[in-house]
Amino acid sequence: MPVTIKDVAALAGVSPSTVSRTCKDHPSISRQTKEKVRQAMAKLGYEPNFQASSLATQNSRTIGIILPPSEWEAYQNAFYLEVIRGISQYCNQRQYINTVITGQNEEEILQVIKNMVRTGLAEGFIVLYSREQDPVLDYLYEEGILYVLVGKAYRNVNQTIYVDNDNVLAGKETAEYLLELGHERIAYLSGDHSLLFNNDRRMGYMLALTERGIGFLPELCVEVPSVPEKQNEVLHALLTRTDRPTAVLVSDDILAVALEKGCMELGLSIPGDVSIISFNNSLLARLTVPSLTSVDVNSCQLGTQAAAQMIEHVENPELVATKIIVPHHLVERDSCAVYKRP
Amino acid sequence: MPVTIKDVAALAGVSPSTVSRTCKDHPSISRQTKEKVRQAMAKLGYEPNFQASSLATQNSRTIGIILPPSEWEAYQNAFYLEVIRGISQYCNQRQYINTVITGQNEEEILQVIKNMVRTGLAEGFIVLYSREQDPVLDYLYEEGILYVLVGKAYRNVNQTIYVDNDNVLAGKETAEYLLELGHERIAYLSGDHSLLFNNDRRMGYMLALTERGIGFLPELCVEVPSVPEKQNEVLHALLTRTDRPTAVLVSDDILAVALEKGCMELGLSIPGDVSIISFNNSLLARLTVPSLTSVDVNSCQLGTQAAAQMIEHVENPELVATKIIVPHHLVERDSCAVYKRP
DNA sequence: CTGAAAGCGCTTACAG
DNA sequence: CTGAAAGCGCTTACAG
Repeated sequence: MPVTIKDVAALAGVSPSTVSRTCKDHPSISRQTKEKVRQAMAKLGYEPNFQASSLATQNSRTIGIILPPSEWEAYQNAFYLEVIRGISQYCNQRQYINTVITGQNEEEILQVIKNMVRTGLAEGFIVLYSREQDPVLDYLYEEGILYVLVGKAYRNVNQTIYVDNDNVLAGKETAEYLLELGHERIAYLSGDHSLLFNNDRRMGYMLALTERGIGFLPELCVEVPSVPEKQNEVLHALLTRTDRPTAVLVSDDILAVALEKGCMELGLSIPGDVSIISFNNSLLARLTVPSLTSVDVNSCQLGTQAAAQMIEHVENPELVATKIIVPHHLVERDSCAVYKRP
Repeated sequence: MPVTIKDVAALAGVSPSTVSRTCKDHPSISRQTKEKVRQAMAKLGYEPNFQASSLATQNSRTIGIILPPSEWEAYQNAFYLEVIRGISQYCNQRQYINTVITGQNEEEILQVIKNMVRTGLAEGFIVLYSREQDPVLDYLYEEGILYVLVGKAYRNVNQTIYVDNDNVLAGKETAEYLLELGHERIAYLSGDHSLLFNNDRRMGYMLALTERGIGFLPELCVEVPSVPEKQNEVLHALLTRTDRPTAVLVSDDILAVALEKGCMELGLSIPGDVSIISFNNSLLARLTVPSLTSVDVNSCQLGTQAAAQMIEHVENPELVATKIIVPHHLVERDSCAVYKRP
């Protein structure tokens, strides 16, 4: 679209400088001049060229979104889609560009990041996952590159900006919810514990039990690192214990579906025999029968906030690292019931 | 990173023009000079500035990815995430930028698009959904903006570039698969039929039945426009017919889960009483028990191809609209069985 | 085969 | 309050 600042200047009878200043509502331009310029802009449908202004201001207005390496299965979780949606929503309205970065493994991702940094493309990166050790985060930190973590920081906590739920609290609340219903043998089922949210939710769960004076049993804390292909042994073992848990807290809806199925196979009814409560409140939670009581973590808002923090820090580099906690809320459905003595 | 073309030129003892040409491996530069320049580039870790080269070449190297309006539920489908991954993978390696565009409804999306076009930001758009009538597509077409459709074109078929599966064929093959197993009362379950893939898969299904001389029964073609909150009446009605279908072809794994659950409720076993075959081969297909036989549509490759087409057309505007068909393949699992006379 | 120069479309100190 | 000018870092006809 070839209408430039010069065209507007010519039509309004002012200099390009004045047009530029009017665009940013610079205080030194008189009201009348601004009015004149704005009319010209409207008439021509002028919009400043993105590349040119990026170059002049040395701000690319572009932020990278780093997905987990695609070799992780966790990757295929609509949670990330929601976060991306949140990010892009905010970016769209603030006229920032967001670009998704993927790779088979960390090595590939790092390659792309390095390139973007050197070409001056990205002002910063939003990392959509967090775990204890991560070469990508280490690199960003060491190079002093601006980044925002969706999830909790593990290293360099005070120097990293992150946006997260209070997963410890959420884990605690869900466990308490089950306790309120009279359950005592409550299990915890999660994916890879090196992903911090899995760990945090477990901590909350442990806290709740401990506060109630209920011993925490490691055997009831089960980890399923990857999605079970067939019948999962760990799950099966858990559900066939003589002191079978009467309720299970699951760290993700996807896993909860696996658990529901495990119960079905064994002829256990939900919530009759086993209550289930899970996380993410995805489409799945509504789909299964019984539908799942699940914690909505506001994935989209995690994204929005991450983008907001990112842009805030791009434009004000002197700002100090902030931590944002996005609220969660429990959505009650049909997978939990009052515990009845057998 | 402030190492510019001038720094390289100085170090190599040539002019900036020569450095620039070396970067693009221009044939007119002598081998020795190129060598000299490349060494200087390597030494300084030089990478051409993205904004500057965009401005000079008038190519922003940025493509917009248009997600379905977030008011659609269909939206929360990991399928889109996979496509995005495919797109960004290709873009990352070709040094293109992709930016996700979202909005509550078409109106909001259009707003963002118009803005990007006027600021000269996006060279083109990849649209991740296709249905019969769509204001976004109409706009892009009418304005002569470059776009690539993931899915099939409905209007302006010959002028639009699209990347799709052969959904008619896929639908036909899945129906044939069920027919081979001896099923005759086969139902088709899908989401909103105005989404073209739902429609195409149904056509394939009808074709297969017709070829076998089996009458197509409209009552067995069921549409569930939105995800069932609780027990779904349509599903229920389908499964409690006196001439209950012995197999169901479902247009998406997510819906298949709903169907599986409907069966459970009614005490119908899968695949004993009802065989199920579905589409997308998402994580879900592996998770449920029985796991789902599902058609893998290569979502990620749909994205890669779409990006490839996009970039091809950005760089060669004279190219004519291409259609790319990405192959699919059936992944057999445990949800289908040979039909046994009752 | 190589370089000087103009240009891409904005921004912003500097001068008035 | 406004403008002329230099600059952001590349690209590419044009000239040699």
